[in-house]
Amino acid sequence: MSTETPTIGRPRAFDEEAVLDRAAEVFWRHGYEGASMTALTSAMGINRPSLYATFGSKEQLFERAFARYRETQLANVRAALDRPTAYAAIEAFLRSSADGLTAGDHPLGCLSIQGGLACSPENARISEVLAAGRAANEAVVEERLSRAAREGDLPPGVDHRALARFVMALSEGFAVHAASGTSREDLQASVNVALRALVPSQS
Amino acid sequence: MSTETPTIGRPRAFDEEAVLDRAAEVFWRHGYEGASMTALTSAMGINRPSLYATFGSKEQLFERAFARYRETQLANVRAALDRPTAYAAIEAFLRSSADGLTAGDHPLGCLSIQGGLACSPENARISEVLAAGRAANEAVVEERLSRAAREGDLPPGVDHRALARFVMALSEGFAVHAASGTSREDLQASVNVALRALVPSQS
DNA sequence: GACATTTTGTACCGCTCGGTTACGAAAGCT
DNA sequence: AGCTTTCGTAACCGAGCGGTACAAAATGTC
Repeated sequence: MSTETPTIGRPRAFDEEAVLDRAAEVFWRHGYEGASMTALTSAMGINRPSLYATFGSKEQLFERAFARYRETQLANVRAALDRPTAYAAIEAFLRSSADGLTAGDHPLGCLSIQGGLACSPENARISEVLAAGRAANEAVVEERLSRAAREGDLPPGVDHRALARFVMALSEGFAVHAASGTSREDLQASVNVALRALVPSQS
Repeated sequence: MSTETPTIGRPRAFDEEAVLDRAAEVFWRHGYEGASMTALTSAMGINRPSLYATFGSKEQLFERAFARYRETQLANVRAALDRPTAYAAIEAFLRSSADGLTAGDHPLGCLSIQGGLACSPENARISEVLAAGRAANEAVVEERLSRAAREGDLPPGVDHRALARFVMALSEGFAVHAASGTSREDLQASVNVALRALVPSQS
């Protein structure tokens, strides 16, 4: 592959990881199909032949960029869920979601959703890759809640799988909202509402 | 416009409303940019010149199709919210969402989201139209909850705007989930979880 | 029945885009 | 100097969108 660093020949004029992040931003903003090769190469600061020589194709470029995005996203999810109680874990997850979806250092919303929920039949694989990423996140949440269920750390009568799905769905809805301009504060206010579902007794 | 029925000349071989519904399904399944003119005309059962003569452009076709979709969607939302209490209204809204998003007579998920959250710069208007439709739905929910707040029909300390946003975000997340294959039963199980946020005292 | 009007089907054009390759120049190592 | 690799420019192909020309077909009107 192109991961090893060849010591011979003309060296690369760009950092592979850095241009992947630039590519991710373009996909994030315009979606897979809405991201033109011209926009991609322009944002990445490289020419088309360099892109094809390095990444192979638009689809492979997307997968590499998305994989990188997933790394940091997954790290954030795990960090948020690393709280002593289910309530604290869910709250941290939702609050960090709301913050991340409205951060200023990258496009609004979430690449897993902006990337392309619906695609032309030729690009159906893109939707599948994105859906798999979201499902993996949900699995991580569910695992945390499964532990909470074993520890008796969930309100009585709560199905932990349904709760994980609820939390993920809410986060996805926040992503949709954030992409259309809903503010961080407004999202956090809705987190407050959502957390009531986790309180066993009244507020 | 093309809405009046001319009594002279060769009559139309297709029903305008019917082909709009077919077009909506294609946009729903593949998104605006992923829907090729060939796929559209093929599904609509008409030829390209007929499409352009009747609807003007791909964008205008989408707006007409989306407007029709919105009509029935809005009617469903209003019908669901027409319940005596805020709790019953929200429950009906979420349950009918979960059902509608997984119905068998049309694509999975929701056109407002599948249509194109992110688009190329040329098609930015599409994303805006879709976002406006979602915002209109949220406004309807908020209006219902605003009434509930005036009637003292909400749990104490709940911001009705944040609650409306919470409900809409959850419904949007359900749409994302449904489009990637989550079953109706699984969505309804998460509705059960969400409704806990509306119960003032313990379960 | 002749005529005007409108739609239909087929074909075509211009343009852009995605995907890809060719080729010579440039930059490094041995 | 020679080898290797990358860079930048340029071009090519097929497909899609947008739009149109033209003749055939179908209807109402005179």
